[in-house]
Amino acid sequence: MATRWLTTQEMAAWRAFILTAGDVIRAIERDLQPFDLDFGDYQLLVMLSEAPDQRLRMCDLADSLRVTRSGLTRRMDGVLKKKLVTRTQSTEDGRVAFAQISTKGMEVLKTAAPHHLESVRAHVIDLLSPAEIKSFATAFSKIAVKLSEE
Amino acid sequence: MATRWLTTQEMAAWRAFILTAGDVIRAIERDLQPFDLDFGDYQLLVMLSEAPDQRLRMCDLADSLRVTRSGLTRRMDGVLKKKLVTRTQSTEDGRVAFAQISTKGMEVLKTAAPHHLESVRAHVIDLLSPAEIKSFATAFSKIAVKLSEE
DNA sequence: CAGAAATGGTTGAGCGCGCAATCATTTCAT
DNA sequence: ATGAAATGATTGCGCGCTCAACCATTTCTG
Repeated sequence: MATRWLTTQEMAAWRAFILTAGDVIRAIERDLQPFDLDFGDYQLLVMLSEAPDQRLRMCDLADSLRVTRSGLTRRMDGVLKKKLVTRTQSTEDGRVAFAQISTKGMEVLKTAAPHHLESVRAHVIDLLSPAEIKSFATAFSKIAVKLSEE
Repeated sequence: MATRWLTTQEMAAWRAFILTAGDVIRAIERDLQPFDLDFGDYQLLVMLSEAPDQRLRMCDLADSLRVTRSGLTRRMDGVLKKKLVTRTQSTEDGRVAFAQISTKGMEVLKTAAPHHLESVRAHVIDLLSPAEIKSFATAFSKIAVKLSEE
């Protein structure tokens, strides 16, 4: 099998991605620090805040956060201790537990969100042209579709 | 301060990025598993293989791998145990240690590289048009430049 | 040249996560 | 209806990483 090397342009794109993607997340996370949230906490709160009844089954939440069930159990420990979420057992199905965002969680999220969005703008969105943003979105969508097919 | 919310398009781009970026890395990493390398190991070997004399100072290597000096010390423990790299003290500056890729390390890298590149193609590059790749590269370059200014 | 500051590297503690094992509950098959 | 399989969640263990503290060495400063 002849190796299909990457062209200069392709390699530039790939390397820029792998080097910078982590840097961006770290920068965004640093800006969340004043609110005593890390990126995982913030994502968790967003997911719950947008869910019906502001709650989700643990397994569904785990999937959308891209962590294992066990990973979510431990992350929940943290946000539970901060009283940002509550944990309730389902009455219909004895196996499932719900994670629900608390009043305090909603308040923290509402406080943090504007700063977080400003941070996302400053580090990413405002640096790109509309065309680049569109291209950015479609590129990752294509990648996501492919991954979901496997 | 009025919050500058993200537009639908901007939000789509941002969310696609944060959800998919991790998925891609995990998929790539899974494809490296047969070679007993994780993504960090592979990156480390690539950096060393491209360096003059196939070696770098620990601190420079840490910077380019986006880990702390302490993180690199521990990662080196792993690749040292696998005999993929060697560790030598500088004669000119008693503080610095060099990480150098070994013959075995070069062999492992040469074996893994074609499969890894094929994996990168399959999950990312081959899914995008040349224009999207170019846009991808410039977008992350802009982001990287901004980050480096801070 | 001597003391202070900077630089390079390692170590201990702690954290977040995945994996494998485990347990409880529900659903399926016959 | 009952045993088997599937599903949901948690726990123990290990790994990789950061942070803070630390030591060694070099460089700067007066």
